Amino acid sequence: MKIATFNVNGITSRLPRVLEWLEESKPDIACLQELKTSDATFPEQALKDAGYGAVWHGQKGFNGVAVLARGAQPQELRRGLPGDPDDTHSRYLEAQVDGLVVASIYLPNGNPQPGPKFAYKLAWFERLNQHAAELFQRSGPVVLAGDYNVVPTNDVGDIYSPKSWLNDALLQPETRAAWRQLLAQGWIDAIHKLHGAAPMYTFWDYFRNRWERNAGLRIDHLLLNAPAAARLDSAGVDRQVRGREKPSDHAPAWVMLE
DNA sequence: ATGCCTGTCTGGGACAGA
Repeated sequence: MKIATFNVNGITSRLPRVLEWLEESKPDIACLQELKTSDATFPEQALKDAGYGAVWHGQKGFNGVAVLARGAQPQELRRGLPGDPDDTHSRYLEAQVDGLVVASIYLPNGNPQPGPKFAYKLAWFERLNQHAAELFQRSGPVVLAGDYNVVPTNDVGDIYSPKSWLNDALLQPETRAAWRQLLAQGWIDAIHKLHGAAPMYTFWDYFRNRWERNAGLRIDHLLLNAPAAARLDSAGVDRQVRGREKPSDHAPAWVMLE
């Protein structure tokens, strides 16, 4: 079973890229982030025609997350994280597909820091960790997939060079501490587990020729609980998607479970 | 040193993204 995550940066303008990626990569489950469209304008029919059932939590203009399932209808378990009824951002959607629980996560970027956006990022992260602690205990496989907006370390496997990013919210000690606290619950960072120190970037900024220079960041992650990790077969990044016409600034990342 | 691009909503320029 192949599970993927892809920050599409606008599902409306990205739909041709998403459809061709689904056709070639054939994930059984695909978690999408940054739909940038409302619930009413989500391209449900086009995805259905491509063979995918979907649940989604849209938002006009920005944010928005979805879970797609090939030849199946995902069963929604939760939309939005618990812990803050005033949080209006569409950033979390949890669903069940064939006994597997999957969450599509779009963690706040947090820039500029310090400031209210960075405080929101850390508060949201804490809510995620609280909820993830419960999810980790489930007896069946769980995959937390998405754009975490965290560069885990300054190693070349995670970032081409930290120099120009040291003040960025993605590299801050508080951000990384929250990430380590999440992993300390027992979650396995699948890409890191199978690829170690090799560069496995998932994001390249649109400007400064960052794609052409492979000046990327590893910020899209798939975390596995113990039952899912026991089935981990392979993992990767569909880099070629980033090099196409009118691409997202992210590439899809995926895991294969036995 | 810097949103330098891109998408969205809108209707030209602001906001958000990382």
